[in-house]
Amino acid sequence: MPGIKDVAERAGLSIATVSRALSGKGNVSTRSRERAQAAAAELGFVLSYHASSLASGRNHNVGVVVPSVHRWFFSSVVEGVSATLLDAGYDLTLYNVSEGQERRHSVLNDFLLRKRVDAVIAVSLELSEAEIQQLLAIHRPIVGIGGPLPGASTIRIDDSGIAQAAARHLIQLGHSKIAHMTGDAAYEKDFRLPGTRQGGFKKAMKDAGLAVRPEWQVSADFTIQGAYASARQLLGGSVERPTAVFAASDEMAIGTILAARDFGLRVPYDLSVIGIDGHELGEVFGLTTIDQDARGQGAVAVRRLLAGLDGVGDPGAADTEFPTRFVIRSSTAVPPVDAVPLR
Amino acid sequence: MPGIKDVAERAGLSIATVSRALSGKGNVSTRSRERAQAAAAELGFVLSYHASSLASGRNHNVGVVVPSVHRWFFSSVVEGVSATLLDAGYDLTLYNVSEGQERRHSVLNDFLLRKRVDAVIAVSLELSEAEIQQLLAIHRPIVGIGGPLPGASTIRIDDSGIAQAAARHLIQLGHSKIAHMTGDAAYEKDFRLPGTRQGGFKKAMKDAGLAVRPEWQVSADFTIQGAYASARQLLGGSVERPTAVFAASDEMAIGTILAARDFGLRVPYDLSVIGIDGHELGEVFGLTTIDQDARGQGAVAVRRLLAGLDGVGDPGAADTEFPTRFVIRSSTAVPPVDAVPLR
DNA sequence: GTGTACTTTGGAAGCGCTTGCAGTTGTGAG
DNA sequence: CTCACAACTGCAAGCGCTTCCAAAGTACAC
Repeated sequence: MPGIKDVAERAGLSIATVSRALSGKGNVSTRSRERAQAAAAELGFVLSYHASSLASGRNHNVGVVVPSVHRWFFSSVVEGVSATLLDAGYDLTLYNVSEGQERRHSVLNDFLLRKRVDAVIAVSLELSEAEIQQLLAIHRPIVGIGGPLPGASTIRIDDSGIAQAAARHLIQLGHSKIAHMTGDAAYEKDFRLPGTRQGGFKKAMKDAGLAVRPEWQVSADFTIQGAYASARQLLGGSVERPTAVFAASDEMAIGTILAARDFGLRVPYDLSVIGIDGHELGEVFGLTTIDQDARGQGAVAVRRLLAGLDGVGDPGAADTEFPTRFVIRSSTAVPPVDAVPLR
Repeated sequence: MPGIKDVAERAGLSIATVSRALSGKGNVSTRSRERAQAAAAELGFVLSYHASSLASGRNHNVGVVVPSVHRWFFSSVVEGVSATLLDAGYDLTLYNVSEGQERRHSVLNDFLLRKRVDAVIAVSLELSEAEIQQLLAIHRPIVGIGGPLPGASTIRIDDSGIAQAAARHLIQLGHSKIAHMTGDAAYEKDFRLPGTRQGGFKKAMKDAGLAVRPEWQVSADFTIQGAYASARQLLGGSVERPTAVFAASDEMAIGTILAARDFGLRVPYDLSVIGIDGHELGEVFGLTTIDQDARGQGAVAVRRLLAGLDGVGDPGAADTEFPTRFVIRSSTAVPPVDAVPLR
């Protein structure tokens, strides 16, 4: 396995010059640079990542912690993060911490802290202030997406605001019997958003003078299949049926639409459904939604991080609100004229 | 930032002993170990990853190259890989190379080769023999999942066999007008599976003496929405309608079911649909499928790799066939008695 | 020719660990 | 009590680069 020394010998240069030539830093004459590169190519030599990192103190590697790459939002964010990072010449170390708290804990300690990443992006993960301070103490900038990170920089959407907007959309169409499908308690643990969106929903309802009926507050695990099951309860159960459902995510909205179809309900004539996300499948279902461009959020998070790593970077606790886009399709309409329960 | 030296001083031990105590290798008295650990904890010290790697020559890091973590199969594999790797104390460096060839190329050269990973797992990526040899030349074991990697170790399912099984299932139910939805040409580039599955389908049809009608061979991009569009053409177009559709993936099967519903076709009474994958959503749609346990494949790939890194490991080109499971649900049934076209 | 200001180079000192080797201590057998 | 042997421990030599520093070369104006 060739080392930089071999390249230097072959190129008739010193190790120092070869290093500068290959890394592109410092002044090297064109002639030397070419020689060094040629020699490196001939030997099939590439700089050792670890040696470079150790000597320079830079890693070019950022850690990304997500609850599960299998979920729409997280994998979208990871794609955005990955593309931006790759472009910048950074590696992405993925920590998929689905297994719960103790795993998450060990990840933080054994991995992130080992100076192996320059920064960390935490997606929808609620780190304690102590954990954040620990990271910041060793100069590891950290930016959070979609989760509250006290003391750290975060990028997030206006969950309460868009929930209100979604609810208002239904209200303005004339709906008053509006159900809300929120996230599960299991999810809430690390992920406060369900509550925030629910809060926005309630506020909009209250502002419009509408009642929030407890039997129309259902929850699911943010998946299509989970929402489908919940929606079957809601729409097929013995309670009066709402004329509209606001689901806290597109996947849950889709689950709701599928359940509605099962009961012969036509969306939007018998039931309006609105979601939040901008899921690719939204189009197939004609889903009205609020697009939050998860990929874009990932990209922005990276740029923020990189700016902090290269330049002077902001002190840390900047909180950026990412813009969203209301997408009106065909799953929402005015309520049926005789909004009476089927049975 | 404390170094091992500080820990050594504080613990009243030598650097060497602290290193051994903290890494768990070599003989250290219980007393020394405890002291070292205590001192490290007090100082908030953790070993530097890069320094350890450089000095020991081991990375404890494997690179995972996938076309897109946003897709069901890949994110499933990544989850399996991630969990297994984390358990073994390895980091996972993710290369999401969705952007195409040139990106993939630079990833291989600039990242993977820089000695920063101990091994590579390539998911559904077709590396050239030269690329593989390059990797193997620097002692980077490589295992492929779902893609042909000449000269490397691979784990895969019997695509042709399960396609035949799926088709036979329909045939045995009495279907003869069977359509096949295969993967797109765009996908085929790095991912030979569509062709293999299509081959299996054709073989089963031929074996049963049934005609493979070109107008019933459609393709999509492996997504629900893509398949939905294709299926609308197939089912709503002017050609005679098949009584069953075998889709090369569950997502495409689901897209087909959605399209069928649009046309008022009842699955399975008017149309049988079968997929391949074991997608979570399969249950909601009652989809008959062949479960390939993608997570499991990821886990097996890691174990294979780790065995090769720790122990002596097999020479390389072992090809493991991963078992699949036929899951019969409610999307397949006998064909309608009067299988005449609707129009 | 001389001086000034760069640009280019190489020497060598680390970066923060791991580990071979040799020395020290402890233990049970003879 | 002595000796062989094992269990520890510390020293110091790297691992393969980056980069500070000083030396050397270049260019141009005076």
